Amino acid sequence: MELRHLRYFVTVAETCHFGRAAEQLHIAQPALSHTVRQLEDELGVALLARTTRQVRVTPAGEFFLGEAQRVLSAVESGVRGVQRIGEGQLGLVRVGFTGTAAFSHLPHLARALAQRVPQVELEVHAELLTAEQCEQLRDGSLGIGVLRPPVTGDDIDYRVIEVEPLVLAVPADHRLAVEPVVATTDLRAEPLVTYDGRNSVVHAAVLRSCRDAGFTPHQQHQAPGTAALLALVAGGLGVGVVPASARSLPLAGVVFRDLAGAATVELALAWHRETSSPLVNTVLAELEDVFPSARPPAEAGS
Amino acid sequence: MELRHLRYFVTVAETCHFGRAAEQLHIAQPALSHTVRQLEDELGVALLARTTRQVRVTPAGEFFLGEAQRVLSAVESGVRGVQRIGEGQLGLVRVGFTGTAAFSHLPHLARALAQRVPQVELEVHAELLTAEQCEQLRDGSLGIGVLRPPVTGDDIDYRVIEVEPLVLAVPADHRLAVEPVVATTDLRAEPLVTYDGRNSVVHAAVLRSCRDAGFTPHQQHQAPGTAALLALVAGGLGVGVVPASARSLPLAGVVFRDLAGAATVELALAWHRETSSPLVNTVLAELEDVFPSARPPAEAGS
DNA sequence: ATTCATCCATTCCGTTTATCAATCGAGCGA
DNA sequence: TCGCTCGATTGATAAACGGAATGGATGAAT
Repeated sequence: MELRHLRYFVTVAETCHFGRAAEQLHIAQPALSHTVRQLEDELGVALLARTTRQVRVTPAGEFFLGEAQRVLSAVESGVRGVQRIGEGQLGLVRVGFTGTAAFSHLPHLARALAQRVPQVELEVHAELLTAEQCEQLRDGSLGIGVLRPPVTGDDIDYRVIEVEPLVLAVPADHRLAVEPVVATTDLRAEPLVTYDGRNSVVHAAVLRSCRDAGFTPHQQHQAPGTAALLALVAGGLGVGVVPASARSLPLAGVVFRDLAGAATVELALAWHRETSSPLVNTVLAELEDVFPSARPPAEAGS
Repeated sequence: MELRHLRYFVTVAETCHFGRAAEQLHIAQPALSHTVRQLEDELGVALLARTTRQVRVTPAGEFFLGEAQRVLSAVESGVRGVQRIGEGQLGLVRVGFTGTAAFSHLPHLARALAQRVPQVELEVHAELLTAEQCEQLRDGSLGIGVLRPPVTGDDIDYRVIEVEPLVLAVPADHRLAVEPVVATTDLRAEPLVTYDGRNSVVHAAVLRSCRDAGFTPHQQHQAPGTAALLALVAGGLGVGVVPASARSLPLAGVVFRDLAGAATVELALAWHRETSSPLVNTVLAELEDVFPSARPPAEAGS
């Protein structure tokens, strides 16, 4: 049995007329008669009761008509679906986020995509370091990464969407909390809450800032992420240096201050260079509008 | 696109191996490659990512695999369904019942069929006179009739399943209610509640019984059916002569008494002689056991 | 590094079969 | 009774499906 049999039978059953059905199907009537007969032979059931004058649909035919129509429309919708996937209009894309980016950028990103490509589902993976995201972009478990350059390896393409300065997070009752602007050198004597990640780009930028300011920070406490880091700051265990986007994470007892002379960190969209997924390409194309490229980073220190 | 394309693709996608899939399908590998390629060309979407060493299923292919599997199993279940209909194991059969038979015989009939052919649905049409049922058996709006012979026309076959005497229904406070047995002649002076149907076989039997007993009944009130007739009897408007099966309709204020010398009426299963419906045939075959043929009626009076 | 084995794609050819044109035969209506 | 309509039948044609042989690429093994 082939779909042809179903298509032919459905047309005949709907018109109750071999001649007109053949016309609709753009085939000759004998071919239609033959094919429908073939279907009935294979099923072993009479679907149509033919007299030489008219055609009726048997109860079995009535049932099979419904089934065949369902099958045909399932095929049709399946074809449409797979074509939409082929065009990248439908499907699931896994997006990885570094540290605070999930809080600062995910809302805008999700809302924009929901509006532009509503049939695209997002699966968010948060708190992923750059290296982890690169690896997952390579093995396909991520389609798009929101990470902090630089990336390792040349098979990952990326586009910087934001250059953000590091800012200071201090307990609300801290002496620096009332200063309008704080200089990096002011942190020389402060106990610093830092990230515990060895591969954290932000962590490296923090250390570089201190080194540029001429001191090595006291890293008394370490946190596995920005949220935890801010919690430790709120607890008065020290001050923190975090990307400006951490301001999206207001936490009682923590205030942010601009940090003069601090390094900047970049945020970028990243993807595998040979992305075979049209879905990822579509989403990336949409995100060109949503997150325009930021100016190439002003290299502060090498 | 044909089911063949779906079958081939599903097998390849499930095995991720053209060679083994071809083996499973009992075709050569080149034919399989060609057909799957043809499917992809028609869809305009790559379903499989082939290297010369291995085959992977693309996300689009993953989706289409599911759709194709659903389509194929829908076809399979459709085929099974239509074949069961062809065998008369599945479907809807419309059964007509005369007067009280719905109450007296339908419970047993429905329960027996639910057990023997559970996939057969019944649609009950009650309170149909013999002539109406014959007509509807002819035009197909009934598959089986439970009626009272004789039937009109020779294209209706029937089988008597019960021969029941007429019995007397009287108000509980009626003088005859206490008699153990009543003779038809005792009704000579009684106002009789009768059926209003001109074509009612029971009505004719009642009149014949009276005539045989030598009197013409006073038909003061008429009811459109046995239930209504008994209600009138309960109201004290007269006595009624009804088939014994009316005893299945206990009604407060009405008692039944055997009626010596009364005629009998038959109850029969009836069907159209050239029933093309295997369902009706199956049900009739099952009903052979459930309702064995009654002895041919002992002709009381001509 | 070279060879071997594996696996999918390509080519070519034969057979199946789907289709068409012409025709037939059965009913129904005039 | 004649003619019309409609589905079935017949015979021919072309498209297709499928098979055997082959090619080409890649990974594994020696």
